[in-house]
Amino acid sequence: MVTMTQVAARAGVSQATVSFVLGGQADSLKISAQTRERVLSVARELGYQRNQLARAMITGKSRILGVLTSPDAVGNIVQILTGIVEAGSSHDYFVKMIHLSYSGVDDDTIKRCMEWRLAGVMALGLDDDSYRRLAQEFRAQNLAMSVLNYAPVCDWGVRVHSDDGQGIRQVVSHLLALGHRRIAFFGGGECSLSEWRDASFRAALLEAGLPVHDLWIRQTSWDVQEIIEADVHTFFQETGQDRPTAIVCSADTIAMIVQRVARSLGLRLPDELSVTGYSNAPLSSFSDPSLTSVDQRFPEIGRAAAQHLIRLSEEGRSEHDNGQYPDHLVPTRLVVRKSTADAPSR
Amino acid sequence: MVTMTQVAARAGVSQATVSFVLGGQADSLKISAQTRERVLSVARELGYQRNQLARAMITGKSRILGVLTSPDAVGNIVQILTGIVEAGSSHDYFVKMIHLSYSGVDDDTIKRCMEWRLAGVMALGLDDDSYRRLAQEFRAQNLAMSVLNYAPVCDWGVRVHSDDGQGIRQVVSHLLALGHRRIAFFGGGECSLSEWRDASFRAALLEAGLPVHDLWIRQTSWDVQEIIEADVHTFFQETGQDRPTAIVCSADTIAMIVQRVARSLGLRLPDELSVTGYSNAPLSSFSDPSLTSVDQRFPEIGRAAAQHLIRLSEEGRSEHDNGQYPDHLVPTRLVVRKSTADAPSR
DNA sequence: TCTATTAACTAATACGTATAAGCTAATAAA
DNA sequence: TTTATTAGCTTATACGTATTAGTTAATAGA
Repeated sequence: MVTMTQVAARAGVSQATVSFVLGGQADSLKISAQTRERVLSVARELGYQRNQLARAMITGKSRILGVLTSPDAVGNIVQILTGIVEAGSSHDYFVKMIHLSYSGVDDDTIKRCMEWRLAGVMALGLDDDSYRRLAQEFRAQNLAMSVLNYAPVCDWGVRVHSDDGQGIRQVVSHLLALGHRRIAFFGGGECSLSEWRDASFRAALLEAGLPVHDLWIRQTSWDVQEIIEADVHTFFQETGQDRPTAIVCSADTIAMIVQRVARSLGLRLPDELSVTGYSNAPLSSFSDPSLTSVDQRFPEIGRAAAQHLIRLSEEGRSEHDNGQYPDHLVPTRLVVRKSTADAPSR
Repeated sequence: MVTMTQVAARAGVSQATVSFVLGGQADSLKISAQTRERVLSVARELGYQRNQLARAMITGKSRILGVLTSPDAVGNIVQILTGIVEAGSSHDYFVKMIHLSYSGVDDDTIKRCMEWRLAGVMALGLDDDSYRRLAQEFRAQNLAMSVLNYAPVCDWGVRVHSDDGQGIRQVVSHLLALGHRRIAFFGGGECSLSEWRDASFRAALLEAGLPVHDLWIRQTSWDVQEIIEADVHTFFQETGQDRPTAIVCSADTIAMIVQRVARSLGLRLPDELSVTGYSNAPLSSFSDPSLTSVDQRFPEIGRAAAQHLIRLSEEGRSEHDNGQYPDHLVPTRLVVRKSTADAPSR
């Protein structure tokens, strides 16, 4: 590999001059246009490529962002990653993947973050204990962190997530506009994210002046088909003919199964039952009928998280800064497909 | 951050001694158990963490693997990544993400690979031109490369992909065992991957002594719903009552739509028509009925690709080595679900 | 007892870059 | 003319580690 010293020798200048021309902030010292041109042309001729490892060492800034995630977080991670990598590389940062063993964050995980002197770490799809551990370790090391998706337990860094309150409200408004007044809700199970969406759903109904039936607000599983299927069957049995005309689901997976069960019970979709998903997963458009869903704008979430880290790592922290910043809420976007239709006339 | 020099001062030894204890191959020089213990305990006490940037610079080995992929390659990339990261981190390597602009591989992409002195690069989901460009550049720079999924156009490095010949044969065997003799095929469009699966399908029929109807071997799109839907409709129209009892699809997306169209035409699934997918995408188990599919073992593909790179970067290349190695075929695994059933008795 | 060997360390150097400090020649200010 | 300033460089040093080539003291061999 060609070094600056080799370029310097060839161009008849010192290594320092080459560094000023090719290196970072070229404005720190003045180099004549003539010399600059000569250096640049020699560099091109020899195929010089900057050595980022050496740069990182000397400056003490690695320009590496870590992405810490579990093997479970399969769903939306690609879209998030796209945003992260895009934002990172446009600032000349790059992205290191740190997957986890299924056991969560352990000493080894921390080690892998520290040894490369990361500029910051993004975490997503972890369990609460892992988030707590990360927050504690990174606070001690003063390592910038951003947390994607909903993890209220994490008290260090910037939390970036989609505005699910808004998302649920968008769904409910859409259904109201279609004339629905009998709307049920299926959440994904006991976790803070479910609680938030659940509460937002209740609030949206109240805002619209509709009654809130506890029986029509259910929790099931995020993705275990058998559980969802059983819960949905139970729901339809218990409601009998006194059925909602629309069901808001907290995940596309749930919505797909609601559709499947409803069809197996002889309901015509979407005429007799409107169903909405959440997250706008790739499979949502493959459902039958294709799912109206809420796009959480994952690339934007990734981009925002990366930008926060880059800003923090470049600005540094002020002394009155406790390392905990206001949540960054990314607006959601309703995607209307064919699973929602006018409410049936009674 | 604590350095070796600080540890050395505290432990009353030289920095070199600390390096021998904490650094790489501790067997290159003998350190007494007593000194080793003291150094280790001081390191622990001070919270020393190795500086991988400095190590990489001094050794000239970055221990960084690049993953080069396009924003299109969304489908299976997470599973592949899981395998890559797992194999990488178990050898103390780490994984850098390099997403692409939609325009494919350009100078900037190459720069990002070279500037970090990558130990090797894995590429997947790119177009043929990008593969060619990469092969050419990396051959010139002698940078190890492995190519995931099917990219016969790439003549540098190791190509790792699933054994789709085997996969298709597994599907056909499964259908034959269920009594099917009238089997059709839907490929994903004009590309080398489709050609391979297509040829494998024909070969499997011939092996079984069945006739090959060209009319029953179709190409459609990998993922554009409208196109697939239209093509499938056309197919059923053209075949009329003289219909196959089973359809082998080259993708889960295609299979899902075949199911949807078949159901809309009044066919009972799987009794009147068996359908198989390919890739075992997450959505395949959500189809109705859930799809029999071929698991391509993506994590294994990622793992193998990473291991090849690590081996190449540690062993170096011999002089009689042209940088092109035999393809690494990962065995597939048939996943039987509910979309396939006994052939209907005529 | 004297030399050869070895165990257990230290000193010194290098890796490729960034950057502060120094230097020279040319220009500007007086 | 003398001095101050500046443009445009070079020299020197540092970053944190790996590694080679010593160095010392202890042990073994004769």
